[in-house]
Amino acid sequence: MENLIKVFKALSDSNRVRILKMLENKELCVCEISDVLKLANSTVSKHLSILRDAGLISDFKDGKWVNYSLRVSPESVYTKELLSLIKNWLPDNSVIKADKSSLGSCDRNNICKN
Amino acid sequence: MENLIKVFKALSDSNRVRILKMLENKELCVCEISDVLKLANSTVSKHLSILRDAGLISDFKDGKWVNYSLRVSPESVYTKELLSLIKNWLPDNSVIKADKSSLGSCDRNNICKN
DNA sequence: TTTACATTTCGTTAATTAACGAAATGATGT
DNA sequence: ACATCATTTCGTTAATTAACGAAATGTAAA
Repeated sequence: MENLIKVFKALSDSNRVRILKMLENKELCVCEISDVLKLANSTVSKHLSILRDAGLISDFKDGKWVNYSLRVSPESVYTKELLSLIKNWLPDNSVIKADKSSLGSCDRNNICKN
Repeated sequence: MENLIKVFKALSDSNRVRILKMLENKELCVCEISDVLKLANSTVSKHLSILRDAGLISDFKDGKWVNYSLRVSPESVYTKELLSLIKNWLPDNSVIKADKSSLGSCDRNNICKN
């Protein structure tokens, strides 16, 4: 139960849902997401840790970058089924569409200069 | 999007999930739920209004009672699909099972004397 | 029209949460 | 070793939320 609540809490913030929908396109690093959401890196990092603790995303290091992606084989039935529902939701939402198109035209090496 | 977040927020409280699981058995009034959850009536009433505003439950008057039930024909795809997922979840959870068995042996007319 | 009682609303309090900037951490390449 | 820069952690603040009791509301029966 505790686990299920943790997943729902992770999903009940619009910035975190935007992150999940962005990750449908491709894996992303913290500062790419910060750039699209217009949030401080530290804020995005916290959101990502909440999504990871809920089992919704994975992270792996690539040099100095940390790449985040949707969790491919979620261990819990909750995250597995919810991720697959969410993939079909909000297809026409204007914010989500704008986020995804922002991502199209962005080069990590230009965007991410602290 | 706003609507989806509202649904996830409604689901991200364990007392509200317990209420939804109780309602799988039968429709219930505020004080029956208060009795099982050991919460004040006003608190339960608030939880129910959050679930209703999210489109997850319906209420209808029956004399001095207000009966709450799972929403049979949810208008949004979110609530429709989520309710059907949740129905299959937590089948063996001890808290949920205890809640449901509490409900078995309770007569609204005895329990509900403010 | 009282009385009884289920429910909701209101006001308050304690706990949780999202946000930020600054400082700490970790890894790459000079 | 040092500089660079992505990321995380920390401390703080403002906003949200769950809980309660008390008061208000609404309905049914005496």
